[in-house]
Amino acid sequence: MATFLSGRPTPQIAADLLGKQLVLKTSQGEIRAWITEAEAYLGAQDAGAHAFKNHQTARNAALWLPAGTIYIYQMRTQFLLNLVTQAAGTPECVLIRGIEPATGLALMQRNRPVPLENLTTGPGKLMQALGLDKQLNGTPLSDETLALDLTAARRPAKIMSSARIGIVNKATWTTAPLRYEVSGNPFVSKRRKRDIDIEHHGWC
DNA sequence: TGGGCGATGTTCT
DNA sequence: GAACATCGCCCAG
Repeated sequence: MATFLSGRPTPQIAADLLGKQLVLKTSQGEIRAWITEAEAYLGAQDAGAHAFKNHQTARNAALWLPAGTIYIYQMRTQFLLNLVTQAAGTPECVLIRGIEPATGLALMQRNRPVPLENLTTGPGKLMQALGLDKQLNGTPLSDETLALDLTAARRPAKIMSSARIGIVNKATWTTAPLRYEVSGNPFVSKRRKRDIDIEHHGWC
């Protein structure tokens, strides 16, 4: 798992994460969901990243831990999930912005009682659906808590890249195409209804 | 259907 | 005291 989340550039890791399965063990049961949308954050050089200029604080310290470390921080009332993608000391990560429920759907809807099409279409929403707060911040991916299952992956028919959401006034980093999504999948933030692939959800 | 905006917690200057 | 890697409501068209 840690080998999948390292050994190549973070933007490539972000694209490769699309279709991989997140697995969460809870006291209520297991939740599985495919990753549909992710953004790359490129550490010290990236003006949109928390680790810009290597500025380390109590909040973002997890970014300097090894690949496979979970980085969760709070944005207003929401929690956002990131995975560290490089060796210890290189603070790069991928932000998970969308997931498609696979199993444990009833549990997710109990955690976040909204219609399915609004359940996991954004970084804060998917954390509500998973029932996670920042307890896992700084811990490694683990079969006991949150993990990636690479064998249960699906293959995107087409991957689209675009500018990251919410990065403004950061020169070239504002427009850098570091956001990756499964084209046509309905569980992607800011997806327009007419762009949804009703039949296959954008998978092969 | 999509744009505007207010509520909101935490961190840092 | 400002700045947010957001969400959900409201309203125009």
